[in-house]
Amino acid sequence: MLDPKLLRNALDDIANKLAVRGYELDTATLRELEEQRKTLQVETQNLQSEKNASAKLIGRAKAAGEDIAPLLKAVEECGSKLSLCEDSLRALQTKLNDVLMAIPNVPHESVPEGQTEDDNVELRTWGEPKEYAFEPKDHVDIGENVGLLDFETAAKITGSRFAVMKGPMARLHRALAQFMLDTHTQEHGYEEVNVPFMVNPDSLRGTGQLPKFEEDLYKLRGNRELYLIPTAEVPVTNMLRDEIVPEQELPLKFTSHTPCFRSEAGSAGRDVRGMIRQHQFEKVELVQFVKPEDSYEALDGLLAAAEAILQKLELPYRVVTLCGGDIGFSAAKTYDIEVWLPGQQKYREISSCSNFEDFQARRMQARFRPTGSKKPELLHTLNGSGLAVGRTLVAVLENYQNEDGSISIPEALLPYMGGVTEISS
RNA sequence: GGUGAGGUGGCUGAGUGGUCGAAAGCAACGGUUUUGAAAACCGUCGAGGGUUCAUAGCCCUCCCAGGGUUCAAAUCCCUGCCUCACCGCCA
Repeated sequence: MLDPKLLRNALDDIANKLAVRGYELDTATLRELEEQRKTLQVETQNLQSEKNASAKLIGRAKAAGEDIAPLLKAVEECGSKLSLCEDSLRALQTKLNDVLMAIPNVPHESVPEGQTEDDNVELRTWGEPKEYAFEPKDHVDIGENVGLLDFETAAKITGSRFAVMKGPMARLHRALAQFMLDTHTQEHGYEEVNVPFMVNPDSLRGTGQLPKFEEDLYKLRGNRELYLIPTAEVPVTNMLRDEIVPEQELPLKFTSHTPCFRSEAGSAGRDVRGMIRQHQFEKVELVQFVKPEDSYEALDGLLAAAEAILQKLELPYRVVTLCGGDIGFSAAKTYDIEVWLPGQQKYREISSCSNFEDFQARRMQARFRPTGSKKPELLHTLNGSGLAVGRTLVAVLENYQNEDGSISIPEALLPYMGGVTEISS
């Protein structure tokens, strides 16, 4: 959520900044609602004040043994007027809040202009796509060839966009997640957390998935109103919802390995082949809570931590800065990491690292207390994939395939593979 | 699932329906003292919002959440959520 004060005092400025992401702010409606709110709120508060004064008067009169009947009569009218005012104020505030919650974050000034992913800006590349003496296969062919990646069985037991992994393939998948967690906790200073995979609506509102993107989520049946998490970002970031942390505890850096569940509504027909786009996948997530002035440095650090995984796995990749039109609803700035997939002869997204500034923190009321007795301030939140495990598996399969159909194990994963050095049929 | 107890400020913890936004303690912050620190002493010290140039004043809201009773609710009533204890069941 944007700062309501900014929307009152600098509405046109905000509207211009939001235009960078192709969002048209309805300034006329906002101005009008705000105007109404102001009058109504002042009136309501005056009536409340009046009511409080009368109640006190009655209390004193009663204590003094006076007749309170005339006082009671006088207060009656004020009371009914007040409850009318309160009702319409509440309705108006709900309406205003709904509008505010639906406005996306303002992009950072360094975010390039542009409408689609074609306008994203390549920041750097790392590693060289390997030359193959043969036609490189894609991960589906590689996996099915060794008989360890099975989409048909998954379709039978669940449906499309699910996979079954077997034997060393399942182990490789697990090894990747372990390797990522170990690297982030031991080398990058992140604390591992294990969190619920189901969350309540407040948490989803906090990180920005609700109210606008409910159709992307799996909602559970039952009397509790819970959703499956679309990313660990939701439970991990919400750990600090309604909290005030002392400044000296910052930054807080967490990493978490969770499954992610996404309905993929709206992406029907896209990436239907293979493991690239599944309804259920695993991800090792990085989350940071930092002081506002540190958040862009923190974003660089978070990005570097994600990149380190690919470097250790010796997988070629590139980093792109998302343009205004391509960044997510809650983000102020986002870098995507795209890994080279020889089977597709393309770079494909494997991580997305974002700074949300205080957008999520305001929704969550996640704050810190600056040293000294100053007021609590909103934190800045960041997160990024470090990395998407399923897509990393895809990248390993395609980049480490051999002509005979076998797959070599990247050196960094050997300690996790229990002696397996190669996967073959 | 059953029974009982409870949810109050950063934390612990008092609170008879009417100057209670709330005692006390801890923590924090400012100061005195000290070569410095500790201790001691004095003082400050919840959050959100409105109005405003104002982080000045004034005002409003908030004692888990949502309803209700009342002129007046942290305090009484109902519902929900959560926590703790014991019992049952269970990975």
